[in-house]
Amino acid sequence: MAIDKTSFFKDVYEVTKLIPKGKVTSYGAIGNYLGIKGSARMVGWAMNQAGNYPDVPAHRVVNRNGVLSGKHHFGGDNMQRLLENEGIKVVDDKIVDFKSKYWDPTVELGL
DNA sequence: ATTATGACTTCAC
DNA sequence: CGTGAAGCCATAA
Repeated sequence: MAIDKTSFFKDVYEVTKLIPKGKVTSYGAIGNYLGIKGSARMVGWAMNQAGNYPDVPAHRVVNRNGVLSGKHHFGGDNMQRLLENEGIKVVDDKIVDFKSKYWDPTVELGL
């Protein structure tokens, strides 16, 4: 799969890379920022291909509940370890104080 | 071209 | 408040 052609994916990666350390965001938030609101699945698909982008911290992207929905896809519990490494506490596959660590691109980037 | 699946989200009961 | 089903866009077969 050639990647450079997927423009919308590229946007997802750019936003994901812009996520500050120790912060997290949700698929819907990125989707909303990109304008694909209602199709957070596509953001998830983008993350799936994120494996081709080592610079994309997919571990900072979780579902709306702050749950590491894709930790299994990420490569086991490696995702949780990365989050803890950034100062984010993860319990029961859920981010602790997710609301406080939430990073909304539509707000932080200034829609 | 059609059907099925997916790292999600939201409405409805 | 918890569980269930539908909606959404894109990729794969």
